[in-house]
Amino acid sequence: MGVTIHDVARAAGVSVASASRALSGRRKVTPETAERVARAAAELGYQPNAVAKALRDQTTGTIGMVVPGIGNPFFTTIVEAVERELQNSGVDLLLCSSRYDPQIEARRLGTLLARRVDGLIISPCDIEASVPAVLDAARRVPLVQLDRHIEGGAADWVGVDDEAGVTLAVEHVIAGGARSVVFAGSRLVSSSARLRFSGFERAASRAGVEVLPPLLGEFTLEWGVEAGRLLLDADRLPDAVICGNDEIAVGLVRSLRLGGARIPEDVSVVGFDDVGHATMCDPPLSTVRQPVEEMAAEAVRLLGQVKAGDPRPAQRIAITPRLVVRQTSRPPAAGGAD
Amino acid sequence: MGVTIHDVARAAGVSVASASRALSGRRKVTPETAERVARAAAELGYQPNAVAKALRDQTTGTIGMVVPGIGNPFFTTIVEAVERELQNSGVDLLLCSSRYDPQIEARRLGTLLARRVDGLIISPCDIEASVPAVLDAARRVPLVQLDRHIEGGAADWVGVDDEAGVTLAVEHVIAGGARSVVFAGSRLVSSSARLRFSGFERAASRAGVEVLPPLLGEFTLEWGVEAGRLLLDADRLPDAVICGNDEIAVGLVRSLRLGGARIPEDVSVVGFDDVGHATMCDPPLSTVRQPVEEMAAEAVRLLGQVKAGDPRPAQRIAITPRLVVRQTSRPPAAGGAD
DNA sequence: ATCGAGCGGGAAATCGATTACCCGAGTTTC
DNA sequence: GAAACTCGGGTAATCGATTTCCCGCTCGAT
Repeated sequence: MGVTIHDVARAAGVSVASASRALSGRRKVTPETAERVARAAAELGYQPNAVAKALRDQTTGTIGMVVPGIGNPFFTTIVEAVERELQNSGVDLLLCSSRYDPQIEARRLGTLLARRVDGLIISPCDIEASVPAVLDAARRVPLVQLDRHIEGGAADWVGVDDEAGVTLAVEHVIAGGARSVVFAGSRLVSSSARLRFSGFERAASRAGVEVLPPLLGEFTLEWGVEAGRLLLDADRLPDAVICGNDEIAVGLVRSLRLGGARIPEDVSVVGFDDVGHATMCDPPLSTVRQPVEEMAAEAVRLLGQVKAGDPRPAQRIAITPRLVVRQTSRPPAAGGAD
Repeated sequence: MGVTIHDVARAAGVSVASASRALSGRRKVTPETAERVARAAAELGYQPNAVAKALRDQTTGTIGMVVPGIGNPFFTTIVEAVERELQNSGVDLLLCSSRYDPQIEARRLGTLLARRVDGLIISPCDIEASVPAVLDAARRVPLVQLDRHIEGGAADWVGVDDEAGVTLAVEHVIAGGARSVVFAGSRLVSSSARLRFSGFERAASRAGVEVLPPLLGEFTLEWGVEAGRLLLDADRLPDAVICGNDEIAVGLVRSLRLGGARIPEDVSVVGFDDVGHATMCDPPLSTVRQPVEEMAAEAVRLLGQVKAGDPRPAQRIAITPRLVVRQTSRPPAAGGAD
């Protein structure tokens, strides 16, 4: 089923070396041979075997990407951004999902390494459990972490400054008059979850407002709905809820409204990410925007510089996010400082 | 950077043949050699080179999957289902997005073929423009179309019976009392778009109800919102809207309600797919459920049977969907036939 | 004692593309 | 006119794992 370069060479009446040279153009051949080889290749429908080329060249022209889940719009957005970034470089992306499971993640990394990818971009699902597999992979090929990262700072990373982002959100709701705040996020299993939560705690305590016990579940719409119910069940509602991502925020807004709360009059809600349906939410969601394109571009750029097992200290590139104020949060109080 | 089987063999003091046999277990070796090879492999951190293995074996242990877009929850759901279906079979999935562009799709197919995937699962983005690339690929490797398909019926396919599904939806809203209906779907560029629309027209005209001009745009939430606005701008609202997928339906429900229409009292809305946020919609969406797990399983099974360039007539497996009635459609009129 | 079977191991071919190396013919240079 | 050089082309090595083919040894049967 495979037309090889030998077939092409035979059909053109030249050696495989000439055929290869004619097709790749990496050494001159006479116009005549070029012509005959080209014709033979076209007639036979020759398509070079990338596997053989990869073995010989010791490079596959692929990079692997591992994300926790492709059901989450944030990750699909970032995957698409990386794909766009790569599309004219001749490199193909091999995309894998770890389904939020460090074991599956390790297996995926293993098969990507076995397939000799030239580099890896990974958003490790677990800040602790992902450590060995990620460090091991980083020892073998250039590796850049994107968005999430493992603890310890031993591998290069590109992402958003989570703490700065959450701080923007907290200061914004406080400027809008909030006196009691709560954080609705995910269990502290990923770096994003941890940093957004710790950023929240720090900013809120610095501002001196009342901090209610956090609601930590999953980065999903369902958990947002659940969290909203939990808030409604309590004695009183907080003035503001800072959410770990937009999906939680959308679910939360929905269930709070269903419970009779007015958004933003009774409760301000701020999300994180600004991808997917934040603008289509009702009302449109105030949120912290992740500069996804920029992050993807930076990750690809950095990947080009990283060498496997490089003893040089790892780089950590934290891009500062921007707050996008829409209609789920009260604007700064009139006459306020800003 | 690569430990090869030669290194392992040398460290164990045996030939590469013995090392290979010890590691694969495909021929007996003495317990002693087995032990020494295993130890040497472990100590050196040997990981077989899948590229070399693929070249030698003439099989890569991968299958390629090409979908129009990973931003659409229906496709991510079906990708996840295929992944689950494959996870214990030892084959890896190489996932690509065509971004709804037949040119990108053809390029992706080309590189997957160059990488010598053992099979292909594809949801062709365009019913016409995708034809040459899909047929060409089907000539080289086993190929199964999943969900969408090209015209002409020349390549195997597994999917849902779109016409039957839409018919269920139309009959349901009519049983609920609808006398005027409209279809809000996507432009007729894919098989799904065409069949759902034609199924709608047939079912509606057979039932003898009034059929308003269709609204054809994209399979997106945004288009659903826009379609809702268009309906509101007209003289009067239809009794029911059948949507091409759930995203359109969710957007449509939202904008109709924003315009003051009550769902389902004033307008019944039915979606298609039943993935993603249909249950989380407000109110929960009535929709036609695609049996995604079953489709994925069937596709993988069929792929195992298909041979490249098989002259045998292509199979078309259409699974009949089920209507899931939730709260965006009026229930059958009391005293009705059912 | 001999023949054959069975067993474990090694050398080398194989997969397909690329390229280092070599060769012969033609051209330039002193 | 001979040495040096250029140019196009061919042969064979290379990448790493697997497997075919062959060899030598042992054991059992006759």
